[in-house]
Amino acid sequence: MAPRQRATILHADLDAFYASVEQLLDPSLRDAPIAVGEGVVLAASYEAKAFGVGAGMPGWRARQLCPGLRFVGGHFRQYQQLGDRVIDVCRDFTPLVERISIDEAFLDVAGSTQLFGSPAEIATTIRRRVRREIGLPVSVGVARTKHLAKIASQVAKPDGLVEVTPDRELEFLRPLPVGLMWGVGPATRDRLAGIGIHSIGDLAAAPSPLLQRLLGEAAAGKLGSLAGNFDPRRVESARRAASVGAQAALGVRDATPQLLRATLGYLADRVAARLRLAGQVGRTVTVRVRFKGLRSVTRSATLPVGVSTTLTLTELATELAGAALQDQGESQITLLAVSVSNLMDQSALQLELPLGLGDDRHRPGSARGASRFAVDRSIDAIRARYGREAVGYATVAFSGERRIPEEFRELAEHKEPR
DNA sequence: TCTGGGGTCCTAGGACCC
DNA sequence: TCTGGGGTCCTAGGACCC
Repeated sequence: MAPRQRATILHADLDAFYASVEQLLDPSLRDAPIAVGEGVVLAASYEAKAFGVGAGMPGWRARQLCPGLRFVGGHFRQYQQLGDRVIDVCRDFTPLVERISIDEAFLDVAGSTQLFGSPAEIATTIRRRVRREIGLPVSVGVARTKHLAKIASQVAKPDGLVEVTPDRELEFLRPLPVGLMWGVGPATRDRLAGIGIHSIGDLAAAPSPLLQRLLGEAAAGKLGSLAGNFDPRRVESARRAASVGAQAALGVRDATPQLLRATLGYLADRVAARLRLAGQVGRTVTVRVRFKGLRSVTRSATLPVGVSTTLTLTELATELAGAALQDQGESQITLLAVSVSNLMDQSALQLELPLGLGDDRHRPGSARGASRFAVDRSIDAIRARYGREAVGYATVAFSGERRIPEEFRELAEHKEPR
């Protein structure tokens, strides 16, 4: 495939998004070190980042690093709305907008330059409009591929624009730390550092058999291609999810049958409702159990037909959790997760299955499966009118204290505007 | 006083089929 | 007289991303 010759891919990335929104909503927070979140930092302002505070950090650690840090509440609805508005601005310049999270998107402006000027000019206009019309800082990278544009936007932060023209690609990349590359996280970075590879230039110079041994075939291939010939992944405006899941951190709790049933019921309810909303079912159910020390185990099962009813998913998840807990020698757990994959469109004839694992009851179209599905549809309809708290299975009421508001879960569920 | 919730992709081994 | 190779699906774990 011939490489793209022009740098027409933009990566637009809102700076410290949640924190910037909070500073926009409350001017007294501007220029102040703030963190969004409570037990854990969801986002930190640049003023807080200067102290080393970062997303994912435990709250107590953040306070340690930055004594003046202010924790502020999450205006989750506003995050969604403002994020949507920024994407709308992007869509004014091209229909080829691939939103990859609430606060960032790729654009392909190859077909827009007649109308709106060069890619860099388009990037400048987008940045200006987002600042003026919405009030938020956004950084933009411009390059020939998505991967490069993304690196460029990271280099552009905060509140900047970086264009990498095709003739300057290698020169641009060489001095940058390997950690800026997609797919290089802490583990890979440490492994590379262990053999003296720190910059992308170091990586490009390393013999590929060495990288393959160290990182595996796929990772080595991907990283190698970045430094040499580029993989021009298309900007895709819509992609379907491959799995749907939910999790709940519990603190340290005894894994009692009551806790398992209540928590898994709550999680299964969230997951199954989203599947039904999307008109999908999934054949593979996975449960994850986490213990103290962040160690976790998973158990999964693949069924002959897909699931999307709350009760069936709850039963399966409970069985799988039991299997995961067996032989672990742990009575205390810190997190439960339920996920459904192997998704497919629901066809009316493929109603599931009241079942247990390993028994022979998973026949499509069974009467119990159909009635469960009907019950769920009624619940869905009531919730659509009166809100999700209006009705639910009695055992599904989540017993744990909810440390994370519903709104945050909903925010994380979808990236498309609603 | 060990950390949230939503995802994707890769690897390795085993079962099974031809 | 137990032997080759390739493909697909499944499971469990891990790394990574926002």
